[in-house]
Amino acid sequence: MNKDQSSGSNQAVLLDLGAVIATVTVDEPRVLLVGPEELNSRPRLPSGPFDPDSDRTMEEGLRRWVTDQTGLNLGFVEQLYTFGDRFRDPDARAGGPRSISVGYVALVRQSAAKRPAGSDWFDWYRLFPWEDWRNGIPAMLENLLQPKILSWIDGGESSKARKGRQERADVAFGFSDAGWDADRVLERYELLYEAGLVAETVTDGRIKTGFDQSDAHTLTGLPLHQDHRRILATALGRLRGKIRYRPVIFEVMPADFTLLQLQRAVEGLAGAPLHKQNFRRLVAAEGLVEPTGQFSSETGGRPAELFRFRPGVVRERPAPGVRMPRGKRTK
Amino acid sequence: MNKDQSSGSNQAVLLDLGAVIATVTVDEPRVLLVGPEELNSRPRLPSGPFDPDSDRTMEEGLRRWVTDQTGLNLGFVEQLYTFGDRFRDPDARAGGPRSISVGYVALVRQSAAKRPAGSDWFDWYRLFPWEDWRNGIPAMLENLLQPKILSWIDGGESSKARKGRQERADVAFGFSDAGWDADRVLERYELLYEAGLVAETVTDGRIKTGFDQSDAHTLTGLPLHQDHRRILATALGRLRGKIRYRPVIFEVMPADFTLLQLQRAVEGLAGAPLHKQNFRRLVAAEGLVEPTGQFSSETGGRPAELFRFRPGVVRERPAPGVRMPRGKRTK
DNA sequence: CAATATATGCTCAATTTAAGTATAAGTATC
DNA sequence: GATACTTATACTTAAATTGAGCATATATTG
Repeated sequence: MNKDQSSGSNQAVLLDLGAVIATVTVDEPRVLLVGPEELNSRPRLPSGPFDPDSDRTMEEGLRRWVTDQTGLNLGFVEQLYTFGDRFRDPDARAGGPRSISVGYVALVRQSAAKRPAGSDWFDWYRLFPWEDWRNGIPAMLENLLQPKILSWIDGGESSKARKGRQERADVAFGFSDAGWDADRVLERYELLYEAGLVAETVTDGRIKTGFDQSDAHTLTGLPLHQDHRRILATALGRLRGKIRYRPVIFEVMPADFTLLQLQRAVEGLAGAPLHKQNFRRLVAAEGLVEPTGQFSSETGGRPAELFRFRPGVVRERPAPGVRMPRGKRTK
Repeated sequence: MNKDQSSGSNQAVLLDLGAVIATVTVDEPRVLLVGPEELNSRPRLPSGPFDPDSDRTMEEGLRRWVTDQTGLNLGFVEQLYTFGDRFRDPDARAGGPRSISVGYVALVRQSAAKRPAGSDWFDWYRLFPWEDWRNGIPAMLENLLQPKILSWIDGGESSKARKGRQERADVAFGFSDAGWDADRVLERYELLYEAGLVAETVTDGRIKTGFDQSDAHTLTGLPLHQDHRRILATALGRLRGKIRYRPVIFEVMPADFTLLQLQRAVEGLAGAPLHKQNFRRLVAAEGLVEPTGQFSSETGGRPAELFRFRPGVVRERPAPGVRMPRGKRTK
């Protein structure tokens, strides 16, 4: 067995740091993308170099270039995944050093979310229309995607292959008893990719299945550069899981907020509707927030009390977060 | 903002793939380490090169060298974290390309867990004695560690620093109301590292606080090469979280097993005791297992029925795993 | 003032969880 | 082969949590 560092066969690779920078503004979850510079090019995730000489850690490096380039001040930052598949970049498959990207998710406060030059905030569900269940099952999922997924299943070569596809689709899209699991964002995107139902599939030169490239955007969301939508899917799944047991949602909230604002932010990321009275009971019982004594009358009805995050909760609860029902097929 | 690939300032780094290969044999969770070759050297995680030319994906690369070098056939494999801090390798801090390690966790079945040449299976809790709560709070935590942590808190420079340390310790070690959260393995290790309470601290040339290096092993567990114990802490935390909502525990079980064997495996990884009757009710109710009709009489008492994993559960439950009480300070 | 909007307090049944009691079916010991 | 001991498994019960809805409070709008 090798001694790791002494193994001589390591090859140098190029490493960059990619950032999924997310926030929630007025009910809508958003993500920062570098707008397409030319016609025919696609939006991409912001990314920067990792400079081993000046950056002590990768996270520091990330924070440095994000601040330099966007002026944003990142709050919560978490490493997501390291992407190194050969087919990440369809145009540069052969030769040259492999490009590896260490992906991070970061959250910024909605108030701080100005618009850096060259980039823009995109609604998350413009990229993943099938993930937005806040008003019940998305029409595009029921009418467009589901039939296409079914015919993808039927298109399996052998009966065994079809069974495998069926099971994957059942789990990912909750066609079976398990119902919709909001966290399985990546599984769903990967299935759509393999089924040829997102525009990226065709670009990557894979077999094209049951999909008309021409109006891809309107059908299955905005395609991004290379594998960036895949990275975003990873990030969304991670965030959705995380709000359930860590108080990360407060990273996107202003200092004071009403409970409905908080609920809308959670619903935005979770992609699911929540029962209002229970939600308020829950955040109160969990001790996540405390009243400020101030009231906001911008709500249109009875003024809502303003609350603030109560940091002490992390010392009181083992896993403080917003409990919500999992996998309920509300419809 | 940069176009990622076109940014010219990326520097080449050396990338290797590290593997935390875990299993559970007869109640004890174990991890595969490459034994110390020389006196004074420490056990290390197995790792191998990433060869961009022959490996399509990093996971494939990992599986390849693990099979080549150990003969083990990995089941569950999941990317863990990418470690790239400058101080990973205390002996090579200046100059030369940065060494980056993409860490993976893998599980192998206990039956397949033979002992590859040059490496050996180590009890997980030999490395993390404070993590084993299966018989209540570990004596070493209560008698040795806790007092030292308290004096580390008191040793803070300012009152603000002390308060910060207090809070960190409260959360990580459950001194406050929240109680012990089995998942926070990394937070605990990092605190011990910073407090100078593990042998690695001294090696890394940091300030040594309240710790006698000479008998480090017996006091705070077996130290490993470089930051490898830190990587293991990350892995253990991840596995503990994962068994709760994904049926990964079956990756270490033989095809047929008794419910007590299953319980022991879960307890081993979780580091916590479970209520026997509730455990069986739970795995049954969740549909995780099905009876084989066979019985085992090796149990010493009434023969236990053998069960097997029921894969169908993933289609029926949104998050099939072993539910267990979180953060109960059993004592 | 009526209509309407949001905020917030409270109830209630269903479900889940935690913990314990009781019983079954073997092995070991004398 | 009676007795003690071990493990397996079924069942009971109280407490806590969850899901859903009803009722009331306090604002704005016309």
